[in-house]
Amino acid sequence: MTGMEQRVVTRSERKEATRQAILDAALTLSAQTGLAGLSLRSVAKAVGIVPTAFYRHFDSIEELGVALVDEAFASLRQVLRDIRREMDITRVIDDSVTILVRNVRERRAHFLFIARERVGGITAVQDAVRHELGLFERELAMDVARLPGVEKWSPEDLRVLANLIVGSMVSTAEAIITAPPGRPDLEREIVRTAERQLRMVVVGAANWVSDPEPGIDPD
Amino acid sequence: MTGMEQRVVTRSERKEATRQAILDAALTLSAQTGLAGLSLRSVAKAVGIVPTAFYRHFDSIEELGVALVDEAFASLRQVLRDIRREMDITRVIDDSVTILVRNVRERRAHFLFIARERVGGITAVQDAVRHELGLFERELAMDVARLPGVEKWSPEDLRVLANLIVGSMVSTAEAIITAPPGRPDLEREIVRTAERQLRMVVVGAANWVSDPEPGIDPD
DNA sequence: TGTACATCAGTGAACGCGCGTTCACTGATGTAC
DNA sequence: TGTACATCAGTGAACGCGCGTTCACTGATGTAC
Repeated sequence: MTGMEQRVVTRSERKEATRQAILDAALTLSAQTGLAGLSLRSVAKAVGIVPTAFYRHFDSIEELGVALVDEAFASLRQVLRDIRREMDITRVIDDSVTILVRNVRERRAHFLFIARERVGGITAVQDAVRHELGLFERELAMDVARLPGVEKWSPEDLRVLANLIVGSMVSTAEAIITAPPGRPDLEREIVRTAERQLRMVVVGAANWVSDPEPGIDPD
Repeated sequence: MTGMEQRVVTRSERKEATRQAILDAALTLSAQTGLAGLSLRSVAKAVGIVPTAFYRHFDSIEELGVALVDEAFASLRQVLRDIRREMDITRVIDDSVTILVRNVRERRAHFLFIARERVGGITAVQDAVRHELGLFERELAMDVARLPGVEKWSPEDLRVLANLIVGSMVSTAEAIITAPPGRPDLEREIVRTAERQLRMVVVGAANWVSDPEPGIDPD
């Protein structure tokens, strides 16, 4: 043990590193063109390999896209983990929005990728995004079920609420991604809007179930 | 007047017809690939003109895309007009959702185009969609302002509410567009969810302003 | 530990294809007189 | 109404380019003995 031993880099480690470099380059390049506009050759060029070497790692851009979906949703799940950890019931909404915004900033490329490919071109990738968003929604529903006034809701109502919250999160994330950089005022406005919306949704939903507004038919 | 006169078709009428044929073909073809994946040559082929004739009508696919945004938003505005006409205050929500769903079915291609290009590739087109959605949101805010319990809201709250409703409409439209055809059960489920969500939003928002849920800090 | 062979990530040439764009053109429609 | 000229939507050949994919290859790394 001299602290100077040669680190042995195995062939499979090199391969994995190249694979990751391909994923990184694809994520960066697709921010400009979308995944559908991404060419195998441009990815290879960005990575510094010859185009044909791409096939050692993925069969097609489509398969690469599905792998990117997995990677991007790891980022999205981080949001839920962060929210759970800091959970303080009197500040759920503000804290949740803050955490969402921070994650979007830090992993902007992943969020942009999900937002785009959710409705974008390649079917297999779109399906993968929808599938993951569905899982994410169910996970969120379980968390929301613990909020006060929501514990006894029907699974159906919980699902609807979670769907609404995810939708609101998606559009908040889209707003942040879209906002021109270096405009903290715009971003603060987006945060304010998101907080109000979540409050309308959560508080409002609770009131609707237990005490519907007269004049608007609840059924 | 014999009823048999030759209809004189002017040169400019023919040109306009070709232009419309290009728009139609582009809308249809972009349903598969997105606007970014649309080639000038494939559009020309579908219309039955030579590729270079395209330039008599548009400078680029991008310019064609912006024209399609205009056309698509005419469809979206039809939703608001329909809702206004049938406005019955005890059924606003159910009626609105029904009208939205009917319009999405009838003008599926336009709604798909908006949903895609809103987050999709070409910047100029994306900007055009956002701009139109902003106008649409303000229009909706004015309508919503007439609902009972909402008349005296601040403009700020109205904006936030309209934003939330538009977001919910967009995701409902996306859900319908995405749902496999020939599954009325799935579509009914989407409609139910949309109705519940709108109810949570509208009723809940009203309660939040006037009578916030204790335990969840309103400010 | 040394040798002989297998594996396999990356190479480089070559292919046919669809792309956007240029250019000079054609001939029907429109207009001035 | 007839004639002479202008306009202009659509034509067709040609271009250079980047694309995905094939194929036989190289040489460093891994493995069996």
